[in-house]
Amino acid sequence: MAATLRQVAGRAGVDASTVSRVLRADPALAVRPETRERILTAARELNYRPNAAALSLKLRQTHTLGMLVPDITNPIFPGIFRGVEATAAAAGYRVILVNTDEARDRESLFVDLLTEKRVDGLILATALTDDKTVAALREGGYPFVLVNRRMPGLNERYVSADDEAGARLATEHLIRLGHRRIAHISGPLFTDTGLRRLKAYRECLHNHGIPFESAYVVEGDFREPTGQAAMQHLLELPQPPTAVFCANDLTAIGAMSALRQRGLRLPEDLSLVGFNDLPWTEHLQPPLTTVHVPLPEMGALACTMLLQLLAGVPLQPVAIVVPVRLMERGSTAPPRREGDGR
Amino acid sequence: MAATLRQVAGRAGVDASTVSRVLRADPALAVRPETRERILTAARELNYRPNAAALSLKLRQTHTLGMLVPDITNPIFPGIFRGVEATAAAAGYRVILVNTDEARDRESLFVDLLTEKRVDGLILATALTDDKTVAALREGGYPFVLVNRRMPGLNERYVSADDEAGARLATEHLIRLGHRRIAHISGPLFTDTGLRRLKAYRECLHNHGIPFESAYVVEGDFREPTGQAAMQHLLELPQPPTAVFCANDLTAIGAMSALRQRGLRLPEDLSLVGFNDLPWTEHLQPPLTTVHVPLPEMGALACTMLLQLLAGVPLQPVAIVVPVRLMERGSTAPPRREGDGR
DNA sequence: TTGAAAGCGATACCAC
DNA sequence: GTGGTATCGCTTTCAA
Repeated sequence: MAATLRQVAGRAGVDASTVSRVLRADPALAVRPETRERILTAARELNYRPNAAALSLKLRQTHTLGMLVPDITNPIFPGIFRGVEATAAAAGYRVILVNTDEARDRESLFVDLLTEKRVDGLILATALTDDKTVAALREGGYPFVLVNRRMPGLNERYVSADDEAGARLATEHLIRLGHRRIAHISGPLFTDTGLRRLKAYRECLHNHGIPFESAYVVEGDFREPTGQAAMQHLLELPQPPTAVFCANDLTAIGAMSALRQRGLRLPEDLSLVGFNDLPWTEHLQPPLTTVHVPLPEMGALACTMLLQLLAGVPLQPVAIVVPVRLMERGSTAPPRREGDGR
Repeated sequence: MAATLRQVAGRAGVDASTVSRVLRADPALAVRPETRERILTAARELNYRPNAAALSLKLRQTHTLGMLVPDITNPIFPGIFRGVEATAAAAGYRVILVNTDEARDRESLFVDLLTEKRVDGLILATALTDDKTVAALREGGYPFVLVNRRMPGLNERYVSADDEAGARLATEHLIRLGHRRIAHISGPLFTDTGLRRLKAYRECLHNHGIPFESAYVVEGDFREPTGQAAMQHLLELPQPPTAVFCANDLTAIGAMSALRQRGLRLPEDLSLVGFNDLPWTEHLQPPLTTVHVPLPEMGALACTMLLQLLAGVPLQPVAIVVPVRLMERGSTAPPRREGDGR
């Protein structure tokens, strides 16, 4: 099955180097048409496919990218991956996907992908606010870009959503509806996205003259169970919030579960906003008000950026912050009139 | 950064072949301890990492697997991938993930992964009932396994859920609750999973003496929008069903949306069962009754099977059908008493 | 217009 | 015990 260049050469009665030229080089090459024809048919007959290893060894590039995600089970990452993979494929690149489970020890493995020259570059969706891997990558001069999560101190090579704007949109929406007791179930505070959304939430409250209540912020981890627990906690507060801004949709789903267990209704008893606009959030009951993030587009942009880096062209935009928008749906409404509830 | 074997050899004052032996071969090798020490430290100091391309070329294996999914955005595939990737990583393998978007033309690309010797084997989650790619793989003698979807005529090399049992569990559950007018929104009928679930549904009705109504079967595509449309269609029937078995959870979510739009309530007005038990289906309102499928485990088993194939050991179990179980939750209940509804 | 030869980075067989 | 050398499959300079 696996025909080599030499075998094709043998069949065509020419040297391997000639075959190489014909098969690869510019079509405007000085080769007798007849020879070219012979080579082409021989290659076809033998079903010739170049050996990737030999190619990489010689050309020093693998045409393979590596992508790291913290948890492929969180639907935002398949969303991003989809965009990455599609643009990579269109450019003749494949992508090795690695799931880190937010574990730092696995991260060093990925630098290996690079040092072993298994991939040409890396797309990281795993960046931590203080990331040794990224630091190593930077000083190693390796090609990489960050997607979704940024990293403090890195002002280029990233594609992320406008987390601040999104959080502001969400919080202001609640304020405009008349809410004053607005809680936030945040993302993990070792992630840039968690931090940014929290910060914008605080600032937004401040700008509207609403005092910040630290009891109204519960740190989550972007997953349902924690969202549920956090919501339970908030409901047990002496003065429970009338609205909650969740750092992502998964958290919001968990929160919805907690509300239901308490027999509370959305949006009558409490308003809820999510973040990401996962494909099925509009099918929830009630449909979730959330911040739309164009995930595949972000993936595509990140991949394009990495490909630029690999091509050696100066980065077009040095970093990209993708705009987001609020999807107003059924999970938010004005607070109940009867004042302080409970 | 990229130190070669030869450079390590130079620093240690030995030949490259000696370095190779020390770094790779059995620890019980005939090498003077002092020499070994010198080599080891030289390698460490230079941060030596073997070049993957050179290794593949020489050893004829890449330690890389390829996995093909039809749509990474459907959460069952990240679920399976998670299991695949974890076991692959544990065995020192990486995995290239390709999203085919159910497009056949992209499939040939993956055979290339193999013929270009870019991967050692393939895991296909994309199999169609009549699949040219799989056929090509078989006659080429390439290492591959199927996961989730099987293929008629292939009685080995697959890991799939027990689709028949699952569909039977779902249908019988509805029958036991007292439903007689039970519809099915199927998967695409060019997939084995779609076909199998439909077949078991029919047989189950038959076994319970319920006549099969072809109007009660609508072909879907495993996605929300189609589930929604299909449900709308079913509700417009002169004699609408009182229960619907959906071929997967995404379809069920779409169906729930359609019900809501009509002002119908679950499970009072209609019972709904899904398939897969995606992580957040229990957080739906009402929580979805569905068939649990252990996705990561299936991925892990498939990967193990492929690794066995690569190791040349005879396949342990030649194929694996993973048991499933019904998760009875809030979306199913006995039909309304008042007879024929509407 | 085409062929010969060197070399990418590693392994493994064969000497010594 | 350790070194030399051929080889994996391909590209690319240099000659002819």
